[in-house]
Amino acid sequence: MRTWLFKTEPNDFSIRDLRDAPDQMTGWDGVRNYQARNRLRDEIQDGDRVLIYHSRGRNPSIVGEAQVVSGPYPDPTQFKPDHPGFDARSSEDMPRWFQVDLRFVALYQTPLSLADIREVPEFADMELLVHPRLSIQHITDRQYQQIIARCEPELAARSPLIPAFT
DNA sequence: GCCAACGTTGGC
DNA sequence: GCCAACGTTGGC
Repeated sequence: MRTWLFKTEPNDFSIRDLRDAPDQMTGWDGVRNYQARNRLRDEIQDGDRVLIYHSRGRNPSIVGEAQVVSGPYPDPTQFKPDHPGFDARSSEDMPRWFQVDLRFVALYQTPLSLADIREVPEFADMELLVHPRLSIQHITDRQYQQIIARCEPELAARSPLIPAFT
């Protein structure tokens, strides 16, 4: 299982929206960037862990956790002419944009802000700092451990290797 | 394939 | 809301 970080603008869709959604699940639609698309389509697997990052807020932060609960499939909004995600170059047999389904796992006790991330030397090579525009980012196991140690200290103390919500 | 113009992102 | 950085488009 790998860990990813998905960015979202909380005004548009927040982790609380995911928590409150039917079955606490949502299709992660709207990704319109090729590098992010390739990861959704080719790398991300059912069961992978996803950290939710709120961008553009008062205090941009990693705020919680979700789980991938599907394989990749075509983003249906690309086919809807009235939808902002519509893409006339896509067709049902040649879809251009893909998504996965996420299920809510947890709101972190202590969100980890971008400002804090910048101050930790071990986070210097995080994609969030190196490629800040990429909306689907990979998180290494080591980075995850350090994130969870800050966001969920009790959980991390209980299971120091790869802490997991169960 | 270059690159200027344009659109979008996202921290501040 | 500003604006710098980045990604995409499309004429040539």
